[in-house]
Amino acid sequence: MLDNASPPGPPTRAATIEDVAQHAGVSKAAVSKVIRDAYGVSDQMRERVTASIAALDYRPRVAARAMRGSTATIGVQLPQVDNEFFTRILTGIVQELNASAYQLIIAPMADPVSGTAALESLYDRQVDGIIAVAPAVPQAWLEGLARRVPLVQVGQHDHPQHYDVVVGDDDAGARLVMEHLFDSGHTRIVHVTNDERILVEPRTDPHPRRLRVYESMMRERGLEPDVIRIDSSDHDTRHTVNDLLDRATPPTALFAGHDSLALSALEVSAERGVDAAEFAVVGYDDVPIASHPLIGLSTVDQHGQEMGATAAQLLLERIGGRQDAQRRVFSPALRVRATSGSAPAVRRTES
Amino acid sequence: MLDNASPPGPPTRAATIEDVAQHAGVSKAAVSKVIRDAYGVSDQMRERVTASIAALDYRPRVAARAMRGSTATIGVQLPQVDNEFFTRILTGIVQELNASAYQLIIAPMADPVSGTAALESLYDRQVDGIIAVAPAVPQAWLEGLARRVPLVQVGQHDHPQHYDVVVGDDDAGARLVMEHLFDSGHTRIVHVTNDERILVEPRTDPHPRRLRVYESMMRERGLEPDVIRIDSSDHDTRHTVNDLLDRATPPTALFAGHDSLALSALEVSAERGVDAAEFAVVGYDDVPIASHPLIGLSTVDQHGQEMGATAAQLLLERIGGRQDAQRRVFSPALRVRATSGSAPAVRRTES
DNA sequence: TTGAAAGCGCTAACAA
DNA sequence: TTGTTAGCGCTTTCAA
Repeated sequence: MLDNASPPGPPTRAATIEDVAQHAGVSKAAVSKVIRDAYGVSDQMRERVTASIAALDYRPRVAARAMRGSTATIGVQLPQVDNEFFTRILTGIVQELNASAYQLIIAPMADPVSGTAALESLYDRQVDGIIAVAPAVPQAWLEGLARRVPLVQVGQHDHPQHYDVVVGDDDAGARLVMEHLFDSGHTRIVHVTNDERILVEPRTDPHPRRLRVYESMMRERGLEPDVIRIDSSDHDTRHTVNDLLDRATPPTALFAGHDSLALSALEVSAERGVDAAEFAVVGYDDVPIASHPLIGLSTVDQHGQEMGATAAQLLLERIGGRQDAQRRVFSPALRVRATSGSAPAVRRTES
Repeated sequence: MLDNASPPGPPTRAATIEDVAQHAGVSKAAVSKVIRDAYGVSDQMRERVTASIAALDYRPRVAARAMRGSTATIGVQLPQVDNEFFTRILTGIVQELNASAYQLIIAPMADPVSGTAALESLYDRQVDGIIAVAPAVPQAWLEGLARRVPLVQVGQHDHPQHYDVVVGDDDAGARLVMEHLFDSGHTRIVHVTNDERILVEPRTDPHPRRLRVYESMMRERGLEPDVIRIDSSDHDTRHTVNDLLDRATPPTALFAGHDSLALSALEVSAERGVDAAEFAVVGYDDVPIASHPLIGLSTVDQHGQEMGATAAQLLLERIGGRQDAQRRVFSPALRVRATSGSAPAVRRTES
C-alpha cells in the first residue's frame, strides 16, 4: 500500500471508501467487509475490491474507524526517551506487541514533572490500551484513567484497583546492594539519589524505597546514613562526588540510586585515579554499558525488557476483558563487577 | 482535565460535546467554540461551558476532530528505540516541539527491514506532519508519501522534491577519521560496517558513504582496503574483532561505522589487554558514553540533537505552507580521545 | 451475498 | 452572540 506514487501534479485528495466503492462498482459496505476480512464476501467481490484498492492507493483512515469502534493501537507513555532503562522496557513492549494486531504509538512526556499531558493525549486518541511507564501522576488520577481505558503501569509500587502493575522489588534490590557492600567490609557508605522534589508520588516511587532500605540497614549496624540528593544535572553529580572524595575521611563506597548517577561517580573517581578498593561504586538498573569490561559497573539488574514484555501481555489480557488487578513483582539480581568487591577490573594498559 | 476520578461503579460512557451542551444548556456549536477558543463567545457563555466541561470531565476526541480537520499532532518514525544516536535526534525533536501546539507521537519500526508500516501508520492517523528518522524505504516511496503529508527525512542522503532532508556530511566525517589515523601513522586499517543486506537504499545510506571514503583514501595511498561486514549481532562483532587480532600481522587501527560496533571492538581489545597504541579504535556518532573517561572513545560527533531540532523546525515551516525542498547538511566534528592517537587514556588503577 | 441508511463526535457554514 | 444543520469516512444493522 501507498506503493504507487500518486500522479504528478497537484496533490489529489486521498481516496476514501466511497471512491473505492465507485471504482469497483460496489457498495461502501462491501468494501468495508473486504478490508476487514469480514464474513460473507464472494471471491469475485474480494478480487474486484482488492484491485480497486490497489489502483486508488486507498488506505482506511484510523479516525473514521475510531468513530465506530477500535483504533487497533496501544499507547505507551514514556518519561524520557534518552533513559536506557526506560528504553529497555520499551524494547520488551515492542517485541511482545510485534506479533499482535496492535500498532504501537509512544507519547513522550514533554514535562517531566507532570505526566498527565502524555497520558491524556493517548486517551484522546482512543487507544485500545495504555502502558504507563513510571508515570509522574498521582495514583488516584491513574485510577480515574484506568476506569476509562485498559491500563498497565510499570515501575511504581502502586496497589491499584483498576489497572495492573509491573514493578521491580526495590527493597530486595537495595538489600542485595547493601549486603554486598557490608560483606566487602564497607562501613562508610553514602547513598546518592534523586532530589525528592522531582517525585510526584514519593510513597510509590522506587527511589525512596531504595533510600529507606539503605537508611534502615545502616542504622541496624549502628552506622549513620549519609544521603545526598541530586537534582538530575550531571554537573551536580560530579561536583558532589568530588566533594565526597575531598572529605577528611571520605566514604569507601557509594550506592547510587540508578546507573546514570553511578556512571557520573565513576567519571570522577577515574579522573582522580581512585580505585575500586578505595571507593566502591554500585548502581541500579544494569544499563547495557555497565557490563562493558572498561566500565565493569556493579549494579542491580531489574530485567527491564522482561518487565516490558510482561506489561504488554497483561495489557492484552485486560483488553481481552480481564477485570481484576494483577501485580507482577520482579526479583532483581545483583551483578558484581569491577567497581566493587572482589572482581578485578579489566584495565586498559598504558598507551 | 481528567482530574475527577469518574464516579465509582460501572464505567460510564465518556462525555461528548453533546453532553456538555445539554449540561450547560447551550448548543454544541457554542461548546465547540469555547474549547477551540474561537471568536464570538460571551464571558458568561465561556464560564457556563467551562464549568460543565469540568463537571463532566469532558475531553474532545481527536478522532472526531480529525474528521473535520487537523489532529494537531506530529509523528516521528524511529528505526530503533534502543539506539542512542536515534534517541539523541528524538531528544532534539521533543525539545523543539515542546513549545509548539503539536503533540508528538512516535511510531517505532517493528520490522527493521521495511519501515513502511510505521510511516503508513502515522499517515493513517492523519498526523499533520512526519519526521522520518533513517527510514528504511525507497526514496520514490517517500516522495509518494510526501505528496500527501508534510515530511522531513533525517539521516539519508536523498535529493528529494517534496520533502526536506537533514543529514550529516558523512564524506567529511569519514575523511576526518581517516586523516586522523593516517596522521597517527597507521596503515593497516580495517573498516567494520553494517552488512549491506540490511540496507534498503544503499545509495543514500550513510554507511556505504563512509565505506566509500575509507576505500578511496586507502587506495590513494596504495593501501589495500580491508572491509568487514557485520550483520548487527554483538556476538558477531566480538568474534570478528578477535579474529582480526589473531592474524599474523593484525591491523593497527579499526574504523567502525558506528559507535556500537566500536564499543564491541573495545570490549575485545580490553579483554585481551591490547592497548590503543597497538590497536586504535575510532567510532562514529559520539554516543554519550563515548566521552566517559573509562571509555574515551575517539569518534565523530554528528550533532544528533541539533539535527533533530532542525528537522522539527523545517517540518513546522512545511506545515506552514513552504513547498520547496530544503537540505540541511551538518558538518561533523572529530573527537579524539583515548582509543586513538595521542591523548593518553585515563586508566583505572590496580584494585 | 450484497446494498441502503443511520450514526459515531466533532467543526464550520449559515441563519437567527 | 448563539443555534441549526450538514457533513467528514467509516462500520453496522437491517433489508433485499
